[in-house]
Amino acid sequence: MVSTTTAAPVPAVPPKRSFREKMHLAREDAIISAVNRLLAEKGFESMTVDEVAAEVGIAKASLYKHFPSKEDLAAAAMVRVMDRARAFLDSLDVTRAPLDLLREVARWTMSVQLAGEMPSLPSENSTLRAVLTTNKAYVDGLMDVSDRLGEWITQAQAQGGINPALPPIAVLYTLYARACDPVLGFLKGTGQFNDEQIIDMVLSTCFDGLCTR
Amino acid sequence: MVSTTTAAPVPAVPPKRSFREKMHLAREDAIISAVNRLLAEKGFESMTVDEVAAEVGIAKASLYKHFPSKEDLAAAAMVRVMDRARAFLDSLDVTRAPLDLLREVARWTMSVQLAGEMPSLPSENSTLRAVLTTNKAYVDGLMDVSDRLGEWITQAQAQGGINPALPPIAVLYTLYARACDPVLGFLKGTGQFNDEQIIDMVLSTCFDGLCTR
DNA sequence: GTCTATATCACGATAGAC
DNA sequence: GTCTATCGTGATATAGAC
Repeated sequence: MVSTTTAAPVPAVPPKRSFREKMHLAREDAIISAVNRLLAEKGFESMTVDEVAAEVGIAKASLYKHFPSKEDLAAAAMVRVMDRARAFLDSLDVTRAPLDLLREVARWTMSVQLAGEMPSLPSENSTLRAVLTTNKAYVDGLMDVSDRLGEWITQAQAQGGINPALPPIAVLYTLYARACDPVLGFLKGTGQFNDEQIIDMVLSTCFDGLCTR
Repeated sequence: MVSTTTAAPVPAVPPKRSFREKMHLAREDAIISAVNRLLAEKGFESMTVDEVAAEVGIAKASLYKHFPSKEDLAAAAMVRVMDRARAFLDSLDVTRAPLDLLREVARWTMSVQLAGEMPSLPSENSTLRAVLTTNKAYVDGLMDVSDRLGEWITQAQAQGGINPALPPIAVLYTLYARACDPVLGFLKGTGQFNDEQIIDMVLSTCFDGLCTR
């Protein structure tokens, strides 16, 4: 019999429950990844729960043990992308000019879309909106991002970088709209430009406009 | 018995067939109007053929005597809006500066969307794209509009009005994208602006950019 | 060409065994 | 929690009488 003193160190907390918890989270993470990808590729209405289950490799009924509805699946994907956005904001050097920060945010948003990782939801679907607006994680994340961008927008307007004649809310929505700008896909479809060129062009039209400077 | 000489003048061509033809076209016109409105309100996937039939006031089976599929209904609505666009282009004073003409086109496009008359289609639906790309009236209309706008774009770039560093195709797509710009609806949803203010703001960001001039 | 009635099917969601 | 099998619903499209 082996002495108990040779046993590997045992954590004070039994690992079994923690392990199952990790597996549970990993499974949900795989689900959200599939949902995110399918939402980016086909949109909410065209995405089917069967496709999600097939991509994850589990049965559809198992999906519903994790998320109670298709709307909640989409909401989870939106929470994740919102978390990604907040992490990106955290990574920025806030000593830079607010206008540069906003430009980087737009660039990041468009790169996520071009990478096929930006979920796209219809803005008119009522049941989806109901789930989203009652999802605290999503609403909190959206407000956090909006507050931080709003701060930079007003600072950039005060410094003369952003047109002060524009209401800040209009600037904010214009930046948000880059996440679903169809121009990116159109330009990609021509096959004439690579992703970096596309982003640079749309960044140019977004911040400098179509007219000659 | 009344003399035949007192009869009302009779057209050389019997009107009966022409009348039925007019009724037929009027009915199809009503169908397309309903489709156009519903496409603008709910989008292609959420619009149901039952709704279209109900709004027109006819049975669903009658709809399918006029249009063979839901996709063809949407295509007909796209053809009509394309015809409206071409009529608007015809109405413009072509002696004006090309940049002004392009601005007017963007303004018209956004006003149509704000009026709830701009049908919105998904760009990824394959069956819909198949019907659209085989619809000669639609393809011809789209090419005609693109050609005319493309001419003005290159002229405006030659004259220094539009940034010559931008590929004309990027400028064209940026203008097209105003037809489905979600910023219009977002700003309208705030309740803080009227339609004219919204259009002016988005026109400003589109042509002059977010940055201060 | 218009109608009523129905075929057909895809999809979201659930039941129940393990 | 995962599975197989199924339900219920709503949608496109069609049959067939008039």
